Amino acid sequence: MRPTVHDIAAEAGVSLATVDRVLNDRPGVRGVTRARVEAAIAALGYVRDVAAANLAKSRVYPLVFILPQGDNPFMRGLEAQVRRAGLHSPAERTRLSVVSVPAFDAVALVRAIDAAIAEDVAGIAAVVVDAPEVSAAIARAQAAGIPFVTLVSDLEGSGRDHFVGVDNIAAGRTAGSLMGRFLGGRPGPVAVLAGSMRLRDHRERLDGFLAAMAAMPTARTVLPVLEGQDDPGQAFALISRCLAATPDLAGIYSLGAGNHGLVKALSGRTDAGLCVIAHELTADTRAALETGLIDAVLNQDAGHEVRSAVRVLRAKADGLPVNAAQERIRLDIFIKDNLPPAGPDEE
Amino acid sequence: MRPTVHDIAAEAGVSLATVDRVLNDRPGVRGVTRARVEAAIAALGYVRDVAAANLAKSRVYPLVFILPQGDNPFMRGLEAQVRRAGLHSPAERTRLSVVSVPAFDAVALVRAIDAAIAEDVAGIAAVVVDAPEVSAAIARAQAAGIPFVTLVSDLEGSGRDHFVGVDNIAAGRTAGSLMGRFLGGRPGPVAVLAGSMRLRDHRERLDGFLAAMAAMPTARTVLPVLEGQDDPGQAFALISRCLAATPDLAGIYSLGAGNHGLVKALSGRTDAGLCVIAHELTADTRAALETGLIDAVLNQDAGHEVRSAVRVLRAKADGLPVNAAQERIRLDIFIKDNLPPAGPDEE
DNA sequence: CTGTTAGCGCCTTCAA
DNA sequence: TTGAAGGCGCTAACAG
Repeated sequence: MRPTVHDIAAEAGVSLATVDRVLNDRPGVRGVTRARVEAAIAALGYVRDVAAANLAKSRVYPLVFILPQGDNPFMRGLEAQVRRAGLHSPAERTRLSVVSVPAFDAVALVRAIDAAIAEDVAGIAAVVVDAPEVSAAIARAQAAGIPFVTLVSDLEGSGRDHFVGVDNIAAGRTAGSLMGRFLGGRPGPVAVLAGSMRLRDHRERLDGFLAAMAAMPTARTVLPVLEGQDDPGQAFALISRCLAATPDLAGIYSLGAGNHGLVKALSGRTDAGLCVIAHELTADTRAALETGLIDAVLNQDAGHEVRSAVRVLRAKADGLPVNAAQERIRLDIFIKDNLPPAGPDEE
Repeated sequence: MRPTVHDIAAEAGVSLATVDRVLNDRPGVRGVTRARVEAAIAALGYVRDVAAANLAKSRVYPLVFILPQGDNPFMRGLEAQVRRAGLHSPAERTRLSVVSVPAFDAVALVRAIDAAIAEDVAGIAAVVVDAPEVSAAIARAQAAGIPFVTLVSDLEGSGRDHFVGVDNIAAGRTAGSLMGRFLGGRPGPVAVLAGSMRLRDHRERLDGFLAAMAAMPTARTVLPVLEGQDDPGQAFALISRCLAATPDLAGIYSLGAGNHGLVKALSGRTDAGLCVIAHELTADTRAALETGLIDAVLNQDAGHEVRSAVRVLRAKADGLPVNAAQERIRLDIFIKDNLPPAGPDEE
């Protein structure tokens, strides 16, 4: 049987309350006593039963997810995953809530962060845009003792506690590498469709992609980046125009959330030679993968990200360490053949 | 606050014990009473606090993993993951143990299963070979009320409760599809290195691969399967001979655990045109991916598999349903660029 | 058939 | 600075 607080109390010759004070290092214990208890803990190899501890404190952790609103399917999937995790959350004594803010809007984002701080939540997870006032808001959360994790797109200098998302530079490299191999010797330039260069993740993917393309045995032109603001209409227009203007186009890398417009622009075509790689598995990209319109999809699993964010925030709130290796989010590569069955929250 | 057993007892006008009996549907409750309690449960929207329940019963679940012994790196990685999971297992009130049996040995496997049944463990997870006596042993476990899950390679007709592993037909298809695209128009036949056609997973991968190759726009010869018994020496010999005999070889699909020999046979070569796809991310395949000797690795995450097996066995032991969607093991595709940092248990 | 009572391992008042 | 006692939500003896 595993040792319990009783065993430690007996071993150290103190009461349960004292053991508890030492375990949660709370004040009010003499140095000597503390040392004695710590010795007992070490001697018996005690490890606290977290479930019992949670039961006893019956504390709940209100966590806030701040996500961009709009019709970005990946973000809607992320929100669905938060809601889904919220159903199971009472078991882990967390209460999840979602706050939606206009996309690309630093001011609104800052307002949402400050509101969460004012509510004194136990942790904040947010998809942030890269702006100095956002970093300042994150610093305020830190100052208030509220753990903060960035989701999907990072903001390194901000002092956030943790980043939950993929390595976007590696994602871009992966896309470039796959595109290069799929194209082989086929000539022609490739186009890149992004949302906005103001998003750190989009910039990073582009950097990785360009690096990988440059490292390919055959040199290939990459056309100037098309920025569609992750808007279906704009993406459709940009891609349509590009296709018309570039008859020998060999490939398209869609690194943002403009896939609805992309697929629409592509769907009229019959040219099987065009290599298309996109990000995020959504209803659009899944269907396009199945019909062969898209060749590969790079994905970050929204469900994993949400669960990881919750675990990290809880750990930070309790002052526990996080296992970085376990919390690393992998970059999935999907082709037609390894597509998982559609989940309920995929849009 | 969430309703508790007390609330239900009050609402239904019965005692805690009766509520407990209904909840765990144990006998000794009159139909009417039961109905009244059930009504209260429904009315209050009660959901049981599993952590508290486990705490109260202080039951532990001894689970046995039966794995093939030998130097198969994937199996050793799997074993390491079981041991690692065993460290955290007291928290989930499980106790994990590993039993090693000679690979490809149905008799030894059956003996191990029967031993576990005799010990009255709470669940068995095993990497099984495809043989009628194995199915019979699984049936005995079932008869003894012991949940049984197959790991990595399935045995569908056996009545096992669950399969933890990837869809191996889809894995083969994925390999074929990638190989076809990577090769493009490059001519030449491809070779297949397997462990043994007696392993269901190897047969399934081969089937999928052949189907995908057949569906490619350009027809390509697939040489007769090389069976290396997952032995480094045999694999080395088979691949060396094949390379020598087939100067125009375009690709190799290694669908078993012969990668050490494969890499060794490949390492002398300088022909960059050969496309190599292998299974399972190990020290060998990781290094070969990094140096470019291997182009892609298909992987099933051993850590996920172990954790899934534990969850499923626990659920079955408690008579709870399993969420099939959550327990689905994904097929990972790794290329040089999306390789995750090496974990401690990878061999 | 049903209820009472005493824990599971831990935390938290409240006294001393 | 320390300890005693009660309770978190659930289960399991043992009575009735």
